[in-house]
Amino acid sequence: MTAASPVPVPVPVPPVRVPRGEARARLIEAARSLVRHKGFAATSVDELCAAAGVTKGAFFHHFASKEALGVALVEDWTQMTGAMFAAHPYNTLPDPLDRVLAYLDLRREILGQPLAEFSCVAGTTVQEAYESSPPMREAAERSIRSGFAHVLPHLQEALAAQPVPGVTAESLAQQFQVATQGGIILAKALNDPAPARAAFDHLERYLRLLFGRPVKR
Amino acid sequence: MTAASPVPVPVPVPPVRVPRGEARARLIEAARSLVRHKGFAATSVDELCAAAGVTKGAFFHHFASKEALGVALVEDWTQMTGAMFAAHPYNTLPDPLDRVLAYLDLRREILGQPLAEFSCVAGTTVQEAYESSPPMREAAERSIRSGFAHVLPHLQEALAAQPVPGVTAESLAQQFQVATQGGIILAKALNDPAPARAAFDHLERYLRLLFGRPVKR
DNA sequence: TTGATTACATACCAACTGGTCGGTATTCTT
DNA sequence: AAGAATACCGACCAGTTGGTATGTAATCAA
Repeated sequence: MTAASPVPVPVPVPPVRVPRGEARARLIEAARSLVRHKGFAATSVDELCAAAGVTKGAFFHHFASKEALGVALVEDWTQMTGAMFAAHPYNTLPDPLDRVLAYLDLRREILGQPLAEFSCVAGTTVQEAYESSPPMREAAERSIRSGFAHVLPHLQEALAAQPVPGVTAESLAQQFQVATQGGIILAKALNDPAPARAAFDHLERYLRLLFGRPVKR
Repeated sequence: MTAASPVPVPVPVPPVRVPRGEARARLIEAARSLVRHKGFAATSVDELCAAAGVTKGAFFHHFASKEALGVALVEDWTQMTGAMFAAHPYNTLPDPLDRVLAYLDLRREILGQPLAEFSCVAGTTVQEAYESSPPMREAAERSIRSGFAHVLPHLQEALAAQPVPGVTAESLAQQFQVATQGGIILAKALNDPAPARAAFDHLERYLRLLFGRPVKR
């Protein structure tokens, strides 16, 4: 595929010369884009360097190996997404279930972007590396778990106020990631974000049924 | 990773000499295993040939390129899974919703196998190839769509007998694939099949709520 | 100011990559 | 029986792979 690949991946062109101190960040940025477009294994170190506007010397100065870059990429992803969701106003709504539903609105909004842009770095890399690279798998695990946290406290609060027999906040939070990751795969396969959106719609309906909220439509 | 990969992938050892006429099938078989363990891009043609007990000459006699093998692999996967589900007794239950629930039981059973064994070939490859290889993406689309068919007729029948406002059989069938694919990713990331099982549990509860069936627990 | 440390750049390398090509043994067709 | 087609082998190749070794300019601590 590397040789035959007919579809070039568009990467933001870096400046002619990257300022000192920015190489590491630019490499991770380039990796984020390339990995989302073509996966980890299919992305070469040379490609990464070219996209980041940096030489190989810089790469291996900052990362002991390609695998180490992968770990750093996923860790950066965890922090990035964590900061994004933490900063969002949905967290400030008074009712916990409203917060969860607003979170779903936000997720659906994100699906308005191009496919690669809402693709999940952790989900993509873990498919390739769950067995072949324990360090990357562990980084992906931390990332996915941090994703639980975006809804877990709200679900706990909602369930504390209104328990649902047989349903835990933890497994419900997991289900948000299931819908996210599964939706992305369907969107990629069908080349259409609609199934990803529908996944969140069904999850919302499920929550409304569980908590006795009126179901839309 | 190719060089540094510390975890060798176990592949069933082929006989010393593969009988004439079996090369193609053995290559696809080897690809199924290797791709599930390490992904498509990370699996080399040499590796494929070694695992299949076949030379490169045989490989490129049967497949024009590595990409062509990928397409054939996904197509074989579609047929294989299609035959497996079609042959299963869950299809013969009188009530359509019972058939759907029995399908979920079957899916949960499959999760008793090792991680790589319940990993989905279409879901894995489409993550890597959705942009870089249109032919593979299209093969994956056919595979995923054929997955819809395992529950779609039953859902249509169930909804015909008992309509649920705002819910179509098509989008509900999609949700089965969302749960499957999302569950697999969570299982890989957390290195535990439990979240995949939980995904089907939640889907079952959702269905029971939609159709007014008693919810377990 | 100076010496050490950091942050790169450049050239290079052995191993591997997907793929080609000429050949041979088996099977099919007539 | 003979010719054609199929299935496969094995050596070879140019390009790419992740990674290294060496050098140098900027920054920092003293």
